[in-house]
Amino acid sequence: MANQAATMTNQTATSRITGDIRKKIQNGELGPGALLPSEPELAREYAVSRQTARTALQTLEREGLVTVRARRGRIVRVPPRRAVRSSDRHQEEKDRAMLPAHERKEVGEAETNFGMSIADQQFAAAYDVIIATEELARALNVDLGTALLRRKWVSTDPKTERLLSTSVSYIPKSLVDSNPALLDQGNEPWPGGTMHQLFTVGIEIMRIVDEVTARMPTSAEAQAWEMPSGIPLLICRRISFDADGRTIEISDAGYPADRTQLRFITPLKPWPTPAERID
Amino acid sequence: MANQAATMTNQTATSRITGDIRKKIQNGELGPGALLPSEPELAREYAVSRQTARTALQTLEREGLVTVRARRGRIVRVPPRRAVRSSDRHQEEKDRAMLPAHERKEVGEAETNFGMSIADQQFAAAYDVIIATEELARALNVDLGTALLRRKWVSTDPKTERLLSTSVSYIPKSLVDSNPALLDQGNEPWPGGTMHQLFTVGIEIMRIVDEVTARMPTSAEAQAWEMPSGIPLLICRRISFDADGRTIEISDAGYPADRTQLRFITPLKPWPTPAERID
DNA sequence: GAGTGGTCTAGACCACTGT
DNA sequence: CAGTGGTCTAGACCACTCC
Repeated sequence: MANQAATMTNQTATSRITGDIRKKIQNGELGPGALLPSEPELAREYAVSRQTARTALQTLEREGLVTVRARRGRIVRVPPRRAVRSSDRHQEEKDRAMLPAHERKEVGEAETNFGMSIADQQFAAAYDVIIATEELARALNVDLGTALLRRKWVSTDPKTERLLSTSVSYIPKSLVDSNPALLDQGNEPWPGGTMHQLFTVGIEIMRIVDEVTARMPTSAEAQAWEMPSGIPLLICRRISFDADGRTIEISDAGYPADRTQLRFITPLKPWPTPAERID
Repeated sequence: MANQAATMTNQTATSRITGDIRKKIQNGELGPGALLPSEPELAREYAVSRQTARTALQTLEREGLVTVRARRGRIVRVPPRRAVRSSDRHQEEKDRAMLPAHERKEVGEAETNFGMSIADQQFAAAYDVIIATEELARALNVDLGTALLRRKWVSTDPKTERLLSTSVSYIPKSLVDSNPALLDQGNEPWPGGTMHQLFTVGIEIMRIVDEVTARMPTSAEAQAWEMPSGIPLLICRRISFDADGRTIEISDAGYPADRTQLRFITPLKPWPTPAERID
């Protein structure tokens, strides 16, 4: 029997199949949404076992090129639009905190959460108080075991019922203790957001640092997010500092990378004019 | 014969195996670097076929928890340190462009490329001129078919011989035509970087926008980067604007997410003092 | 009911690693 | 050399979708 390995080319059967299909996707012969050959079909076409054809198709799934619709077939992935989450919102949220209450409410309903309209989201919040772990203590620059207010948010797209974002925020409890209203998750959504909450306890955020990386979701996360395989999770930690450089809050969020684009804007100081220059 | 599917639990054999191992990794029973059971070993232990054990292990690879060392076994992944690439460098690079030539050179050798020391990198550059595709024309706000200077860089860690970053930059050729030296890749590395190159043709970058997302690498990319499976690629597009809001350059880069952390700093304007406030 | 992917089995040969 | 992962085969039953 013709067993494994190469015949005329140097590649494996699997990589020949993935290569062929990848090419067809890239040159448009298989456009977004196009139905791919089924597993048995591919197996016949390339004279390989179904398992081999399947492996090839799964490779394309892991690359994010192909989506499987269980028991219906595989299609070329239609990349969803990426929602932009811009660092502009940091300043906008801060500005909003100074508006009178009714305006805070209005604006907050139109625009919130790092650039997504609240009309397109359903929020759920849960507060509790925890003890700082080593990692959190280091990140917040507090002692191990310090009491932290932990706030978890989940936002959902009401149309698709899909998760849009989850985030967890940590604030040293001592910073917000003076206003008990801040400890009550029943007050969510707080008009004016976190910046206004902090304002009520005399804290002004002066600098925000966003730390971004990515990783693959666990199977549980992939399921919760309804992420097709082959889509990473963007991992963002936002760290908020006050004027003294004190760490006030850290917030960890995850976003499916196929639906999210992060945007960061860095204004640069002008060059000195020739007269000012020293060289 | 005991065939597929559940026996007493509701899960598949595969998910039972991945679940068990995942738990052991998370609670530290299997620490970083620990050798996992081999495929035949797992198959015996769970009384499944080797293929099933294999599938389970590959699931963990895709989650980035486990690394396979071909023909030697699988180990719990040792997460590499993430190199920080900070948006601070944007301003620093701009400042450097104004230094006298010898200082530009020195500083450029110590610090370059978004926060990595040049001592730890080997660079290769390739320039050519291309015609703007639709996507590039839109991004650069120029007409379709405009001539663009394309510059590709590859940086390599000389110790490990592994890729550190690849990037491609596009500049409308008309903007840099007045200095032919800028069209010659032989002048790389240019002391003072792109900011200084642009300075020689009278262009000052005033704002940089970084757009970040992530995707899985293609198999070719994974091979080139020597990325273990289960590691996404951070995709960054940097867009540089001058004082008139004109798009000067776009630069696309990819970084392996397990070795990279992006950091963006957003200073916030202070709240108006009570006297300045209008409410 | 035909077709699809989801899961699984029980073999096989190979190239390579370690001792 | 025995052991490992890499690849592949030729079956199988299942749950589900689509017509």
